[in-house]
This record gives sequence, structure tokens and C-alpha cells, in this order.
Amino acid sequence: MEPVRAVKGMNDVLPAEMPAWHLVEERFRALAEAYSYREVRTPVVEPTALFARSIGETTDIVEKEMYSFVDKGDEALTLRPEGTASSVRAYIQHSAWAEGPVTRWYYLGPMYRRERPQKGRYRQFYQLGVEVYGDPGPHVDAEMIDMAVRLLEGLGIRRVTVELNSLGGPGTRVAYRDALSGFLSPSREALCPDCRRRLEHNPLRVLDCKVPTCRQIAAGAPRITDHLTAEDRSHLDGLRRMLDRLGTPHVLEPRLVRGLDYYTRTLFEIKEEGGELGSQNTLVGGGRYDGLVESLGGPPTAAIGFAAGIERLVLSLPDGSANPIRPAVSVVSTGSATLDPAVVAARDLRLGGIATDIDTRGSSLKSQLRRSDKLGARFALIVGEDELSRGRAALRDLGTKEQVEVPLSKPEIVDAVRTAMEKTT
RNA sequence: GUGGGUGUAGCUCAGCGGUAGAGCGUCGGACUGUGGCUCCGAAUGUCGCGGGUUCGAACCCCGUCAUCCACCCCA
Repeated sequence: MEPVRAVKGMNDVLPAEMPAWHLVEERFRALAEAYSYREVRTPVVEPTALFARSIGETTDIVEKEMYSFVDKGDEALTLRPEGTASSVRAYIQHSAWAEGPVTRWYYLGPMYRRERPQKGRYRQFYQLGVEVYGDPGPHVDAEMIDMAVRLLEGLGIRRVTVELNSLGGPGTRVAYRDALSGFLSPSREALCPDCRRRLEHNPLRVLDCKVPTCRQIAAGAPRITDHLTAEDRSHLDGLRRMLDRLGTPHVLEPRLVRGLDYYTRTLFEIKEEGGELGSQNTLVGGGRYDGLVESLGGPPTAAIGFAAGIERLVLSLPDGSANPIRPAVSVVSTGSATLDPAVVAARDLRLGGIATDIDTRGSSLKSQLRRSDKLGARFALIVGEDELSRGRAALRDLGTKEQVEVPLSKPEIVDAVRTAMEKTT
């Protein structure tokens, strides 16, 4: 019988890796809440149109990476490929602007993209992210980028660089695009096949090409920064000033483009240099999307957000960041007569707030103690016949081998373990 | 979608034409109520799958699947 396997690119996260995931998730939650963000949870499935209209019909994501299906022959649905579209949909659907002029949300959860899996890139992957609605000024941009950097810093992820660019407003973007394709078209034949295709639907990408000929041609191309309006420019300047003030180093990267159509003005990515990640080394990506809420049927609303890949953060964590979970006590029985009271004692300890393991199979004493040791328990509570006859049990410190007798009755046992724990720590 | 690497015990891998191995892990034991170290012992393999070459294939050839990495793109 062929065993069933998980779907390609969709991985199990086993208990051994969980402490690292929890570390990332808990740090993010605490930080986001400290920054006054509140969690929002949206469905994993949305109408396909939501993504087509927000991310853009001609983007890679919408064109070839979405898990889309028709539900019972009517509704066209899609597994969300990113978090912003759903968040905006919820913001509009619940008239969140009515609660106040500025809304700060954070989220955490799985996203789905049908790409070829490789290191740091999976078909089901987890993102954490934040969105701010209702603040058009550059200070939030800076605050948000700085927060992302602090998150990485707090996780011990060093050697990151913040890349920054501005796409200008919607008008600027179109104008620049036209100017760029106007510049590149005469050299069309000299470009690599990929770039010829890029020229059609995403000329900005040509600037990123690694082929030497393309680079040469691109070198003389107009720069987006020359096409920014005075307002766009002052927004960018304001953002950079504030970042400096916050002490967050960053580099201007005029060729930075991102794969989603909804971005306006501020665009940023945070990458890790020379870490565990291979070529998929973007940890955080984000930007401003001032027109999206309105285009999806809400009121005109300025907005900005970022997302980070949790797998990538976990991969980048320094060794030894997360410790395995260990029980404080391991309850050990010495024979069939002591298994019953041992199970009761374990329950009492657990309800007393003490993490406790017990081998309920009633194996040999030696194997139970071996297990206690393997699990990293601090103490073994040995329920032996002799002690039991006096209503007591042996509490053994597995580090020092010191062993004392303690009462097995309910409130006393918890207190006894408590005081023993305080002695060793 | 394209290219390359790899598929042998639960894990990491050796074996590269003569009929399957190591380390780690697991389990048991070393005078029978006391763990970690050490020692002894045990269990587990359709050598990814299908076909071909050969007296004989884990090893060579073809195909196929899986997986990893890279391109593309991104978190």
C-alpha cells in the first residue's frame, strides 16, 4: 500500500521545530501589539476576483500561481496567495474606518502559491504582516519599516539590509512605465528573450535582468526617481529623514520593483546577506497602496503594509534560539501496584501548574528513568511501594541525584515540588 | 514552465557488477526499586518504481516518480 504523502511544497512542521516557530510568532505578536496593532483573521479562501482585481491581472501570481477552483459549479474561489487583499476586503466589508481615522491590523497565517518549491519557498507558506489604513504621511512608513527591522533584530537576525524605492503615485507609475518601454523598445532585438517578454507587461523588470547585454542597455534608461512629482519626492525624503532619526540604515534602490500591481510610492524589501537562506533571501517585503481600498469599493484611503515569511525567519534564526520544551517532573512507578497512585499524582501536579510527564504503560523502572532523562525532566517523582505505604514518594533531582521523601497527598505534593524547584533555580 | 543534483535501515550516509553495511536513534541486558557515561545484545531494508543489458545488477543503460537546489518570481 502506497502511503499517502503531503502535497508537493506543503510541509509538516513537526514538534521538534515548533519552539522556533512559536518564538517567531510570539515575538511578532508582542511587538505588533506594542505598536498598537490588533490581530485580524480572515478566511483562507476568497472570491477569485478579489485577487485578480487587487494584485493585478497580469502579475505572475494571478497569471500562473493561484490555487483556484470552482465551488459546486458556481463560485470562483481561490486560496489566498497573500494577506493584503483579504485584509482590505475585511476593512471595507466591516466599515472599519467608522471606528476611527487610523486602523492598525496585524495577521498571521498560511498563504498559497503554486510555484516550484525550493529553499525558503513553498506552496503553502506562512506569513506574518501588518497594515495601517488612514495615514498618508511618511512617518508611518518609517515607523513600520523600523518595526520590521526591530523584529528581525529581536530575533537575532543580523546582517540585513533595507532596500527602499518610490514608485510615485498612480500617474507617475504609468508615465514612467511608458517612458521606460519607449526607451527600451528600439533595443528590443538586443534584449534577452525573457526581457522581450518583460517589455510587454512589466518593463521595470528589465532593469533587474542579470544578462550583461540587458544590463548595458538598462544602464542608460530613465530612472523612476526622475519621474516623481514634488509630493512623491518630499514623501520619500520625509521617510528617509525619519528612518535616519530612528537609526535604521537603508539604501535607495531605484530598480526595486515588486510583483504586485497595487503599490504606490513607498516600496521596500529587507534581505539577509549570506545566511542560511539561499537565493530566496527576502525576509520582508512591503509598500504603500494608497489606491487599493478605493478600487475595491471602499472610501479613498491611504494604506501601507508589509509581510514577512515565517519559514524564512525560522531558517535565519541563530542556532540555539529556541529551546525544546521539557517537563519539570517525570512521574515514575515501580510496579503494577503503584501505577494508579502515580497517575493520580501526575494529574495533581499538572493541575498545580507543573509540567509533568508519565509513562502510563508501566514499563520497567530503568526504562522509565531513562525516559525521564531523555525528556530533560528536572525531577523524577518515584512512586515506590515502601514510600507509598506511608503515603509518600521519592522526589529525585535528576541533576544532583539528591533524593528526598515527599508526601503524595494533594496540596502537599505540589508545594513540595515547588520548593524543590526553587532550590535548584 | 526550464536546468542540474540526489534517491540504500527511523535519521545521516558508505558500498559502484558477485548476492546489503556503519554511525546515530530505538528496544533489551550488565545480581532482580534508581537515569545520563561505558560495555554487551536485538529488531528494522521490495537498495524509489518499471523495463533492459548480463551467468549474475544496489552498482551499467532507458523510462518514470519523488525530493533538493538553481533559473523565473517572491515571503
